[in-house]
Amino acid sequence: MSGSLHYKKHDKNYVAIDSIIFGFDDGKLKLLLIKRNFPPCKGQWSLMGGFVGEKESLDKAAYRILEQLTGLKEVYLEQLYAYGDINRDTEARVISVAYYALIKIDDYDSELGKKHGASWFAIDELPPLIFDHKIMVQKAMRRLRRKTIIQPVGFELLPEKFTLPQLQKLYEAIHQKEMDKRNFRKRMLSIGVINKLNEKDKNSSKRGAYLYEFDKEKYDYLATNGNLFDFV
Amino acid sequence: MSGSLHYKKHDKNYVAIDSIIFGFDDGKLKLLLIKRNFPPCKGQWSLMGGFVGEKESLDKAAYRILEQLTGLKEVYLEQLYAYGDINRDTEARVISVAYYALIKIDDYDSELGKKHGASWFAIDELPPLIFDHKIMVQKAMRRLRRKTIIQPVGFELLPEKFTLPQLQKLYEAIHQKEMDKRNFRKRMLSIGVINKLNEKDKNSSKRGAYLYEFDKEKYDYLATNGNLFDFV
DNA sequence: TCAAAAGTGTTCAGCGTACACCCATGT
DNA sequence: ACATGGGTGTACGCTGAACACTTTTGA
Repeated sequence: MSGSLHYKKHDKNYVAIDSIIFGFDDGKLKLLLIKRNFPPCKGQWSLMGGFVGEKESLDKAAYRILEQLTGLKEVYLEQLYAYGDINRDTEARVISVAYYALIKIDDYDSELGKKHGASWFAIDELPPLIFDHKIMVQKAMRRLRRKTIIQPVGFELLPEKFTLPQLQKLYEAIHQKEMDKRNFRKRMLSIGVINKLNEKDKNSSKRGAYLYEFDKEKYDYLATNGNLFDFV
Repeated sequence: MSGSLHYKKHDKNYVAIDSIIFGFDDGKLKLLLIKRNFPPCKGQWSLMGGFVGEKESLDKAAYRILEQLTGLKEVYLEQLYAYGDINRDTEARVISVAYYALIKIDDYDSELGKKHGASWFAIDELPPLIFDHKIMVQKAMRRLRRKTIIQPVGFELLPEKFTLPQLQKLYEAIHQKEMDKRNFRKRMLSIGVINKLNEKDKNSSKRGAYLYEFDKEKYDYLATNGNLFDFV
């Protein structure tokens, strides 16, 4: 197993996972970071990470690490990129496979987070990060932007029920630009994967805004049978 | 080094590179495959691959492996995805980072290729491949398709001088559908990154087709200063 | 009554798509 | 002269972008 017959002469390397964990709260796109409590760079801010075991797939490891920090299992998680520069980790040669996760910030287990020294940071107010983590974050942002153009992943970041102004704020945060209210609504509604509910959310206005929910069935139908996103 | 002070307790893994090498010839999109001459799966068709050394970055390893097989150094090479299922390799636990390369098939060193038992296969006539290599190829195809929509990487697959009918055949091969000649030319010329030359290529018709060349300066200018591809 | 956010339509320009004929040349 | 591939222009529909006013309601 560990010593393979034919591969024996080749090197082995440490392989780690680093997770860019996105959340959306208070109208802002945020990242969950931890204060490292082990060397090297102890005490500095870092992405949540961990090593890949010999009997663990990359995806499994990514889910494990995410769950350790957030308590969440069923979240959107996607591989981003493998970082393999020789000196990217100051301690040893570590190849890191970065993943990014989209979580509903309300579901997040803040007790677990505290235990790991985790905090949420607005995406445009990040502290300095160790190693190449900033580069990972930048790539994750680009990926998320592209992704939201062609697939409605944004819903992963909102509660089950959300308002259109909320959704718009999310998109504005992701794309870092303001959008026209009318065009935004038209576009979102025309896609046909959100349903209007008969409830209003009055948290952010006196008048209240209608709540909507994501319709996974309609989405799946369109995604497979569909003229939708046919170039992905 | 190898035994890190703080990471010692963690597992190490074999890390390999597998390369999907695209070429374009005879109006067809092709892949360069090798017949494995070592176990496991000796004698079966496979992507070109190799192990990542302890003192070698992922990109370096990818370039090294590509050069071993093709003799080419300056080619378009991009990381595709990291494959980490526990049993993807039948011999041992190997994490593979897949890269895809676009090469000008004329530049390819066929002697080197022969030495490795390499052959070109049309993309729609591939033999069975070992491990998860077929999945890698499929992902590479999707990536290439998406890429050519938003960036003119197609030129990497053609000789320095090429004709518009050639370019169109390439795009048709990549997207696996026929395109309208007039629309295709209009689109390509309107982008403004190819220059018409005063030469004709008479290889494929009596009348001859004008040769064009890719204009890297114009492309770089548009890519940076540009309203071009602003969502990438 | 007023401040603050929610909600609603129309117009225009640009882009992708459909579509058919003439041109140049070697055999 | 003819067969073969190269080259050209127009019309239409869709989509994204710009743009301003009314509605509701709690304080």
